[in-house]
Amino acid sequence: MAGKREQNREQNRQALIGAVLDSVAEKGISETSVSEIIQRAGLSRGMIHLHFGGKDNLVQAAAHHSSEEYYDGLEALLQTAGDSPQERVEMIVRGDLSKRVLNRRNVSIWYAFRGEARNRTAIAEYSDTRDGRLRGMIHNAFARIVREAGTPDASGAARDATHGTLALLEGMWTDFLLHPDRFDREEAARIIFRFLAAMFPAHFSLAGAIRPGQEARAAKAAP
Amino acid sequence: MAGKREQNREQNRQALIGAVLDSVAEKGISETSVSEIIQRAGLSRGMIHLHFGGKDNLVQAAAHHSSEEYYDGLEALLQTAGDSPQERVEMIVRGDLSKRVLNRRNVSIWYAFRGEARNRTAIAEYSDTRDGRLRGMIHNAFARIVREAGTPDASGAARDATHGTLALLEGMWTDFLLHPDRFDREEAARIIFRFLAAMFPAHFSLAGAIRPGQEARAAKAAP
DNA sequence: GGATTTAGTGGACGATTGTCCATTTTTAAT
DNA sequence: ATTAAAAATGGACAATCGTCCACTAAATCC
Repeated sequence: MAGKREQNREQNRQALIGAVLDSVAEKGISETSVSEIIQRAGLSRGMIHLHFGGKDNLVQAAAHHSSEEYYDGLEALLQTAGDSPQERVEMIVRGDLSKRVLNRRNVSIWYAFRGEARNRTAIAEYSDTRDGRLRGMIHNAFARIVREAGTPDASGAARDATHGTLALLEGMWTDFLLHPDRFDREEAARIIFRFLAAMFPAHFSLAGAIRPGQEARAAKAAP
Repeated sequence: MAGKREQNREQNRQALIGAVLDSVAEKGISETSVSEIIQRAGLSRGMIHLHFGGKDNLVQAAAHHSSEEYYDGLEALLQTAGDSPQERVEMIVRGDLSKRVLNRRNVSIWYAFRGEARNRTAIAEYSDTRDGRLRGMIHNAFARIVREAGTPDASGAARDATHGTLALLEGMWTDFLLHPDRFDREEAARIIFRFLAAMFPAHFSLAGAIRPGQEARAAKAAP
């Protein structure tokens, strides 16, 4: 037991963070006021100052929480992926496009914070951290693919593949933001794998990653 | 002459719109208040209500103006492009990544509005319109490429290419938003052309569009 | 169970928000 | 030069913002 004291304390902190994220998702940052937050959390006005020292710090904590949540979800998915780098890339791509990660709530929150990131240093940092960790995971996988293939153009291809994959995922998120109803997850994944198949025909096809041992056939199969 | 009356009137309207965009670019939407706007424009408090009927309408007009400006710039570039669809695509890609279009100011403004788009219908519309017109221009070009190539899989390839190109451009903009200093326009263009070369090897290479008459050689040159 | 400590409350506060209008200034028409 | 019309001003206004603190409620300790 952590003691009812501290238990409640933490519970209320989380309630405040959750209320901020709900409000940002539904009403946007500019309409997320202290009154709005405490009403959603069902707590009293003073709690924000008590637990976070002010509204700005609370919003920052909410951005941090959202960022962590995204990465944790993605990393959990990665645990279930196979060992081969192409399988890991596929898992990241499909995970980033999955309902659990790419949904109206998350997209609203993410773009709302992004819009303010340029002027709020602290928030920009979390936005950057999330992207940085994702970039690291993807780059590792491509670096392994390039290394195992033994081609000389090592660093360039892996970097381009990382850059392109991230850009495509970003673009798909924007697509979802603007048209959540007509967004097609399968189509989005197919387009990304088309790009990857072009760069690593022995490792990817239009359908996704090629498991080790299928290289020869798959390289031809790609149209 | 439009009469000094109306001339001043229009001049002040533009000053207000410009002040909003400057403020949004520098301070963000949440800090763009009426006081901030009129101070930048050097006009009196009442002007906003007089010319636009309220702050919301002014912000909306500013979003509209920014959207038009972007598209006009891109269309002007298109006038100077060659007739072949691959040259038009190259011009759009290079134009969208050019300093005139992709710079700190425009990116700040664009993402600030995007962040609020979900909750401000009118702004979302302009965001959508801009993307829609761009989508149309790109799709037209790819549709021509597919048609001229005479492959049967017509609609699918053109749609995928359009979708992928737009997503990549979007991703590059986000890249610039987060890291304006270390952004490399050439690298961004190269990655997009890598994608296009994969889809249309007879029409694109890593360096960009292939002019008509070079098809045979270029298709092999791609590594 | 009384004392002590900490969590939680909610209203007061000054600052700032956007709107609106009575007034002044400027341009155009006579 | 005088009048009519429109543009522009800037302060008054209520509403809302976020902060803070005197206070109450509740959990922990002895």
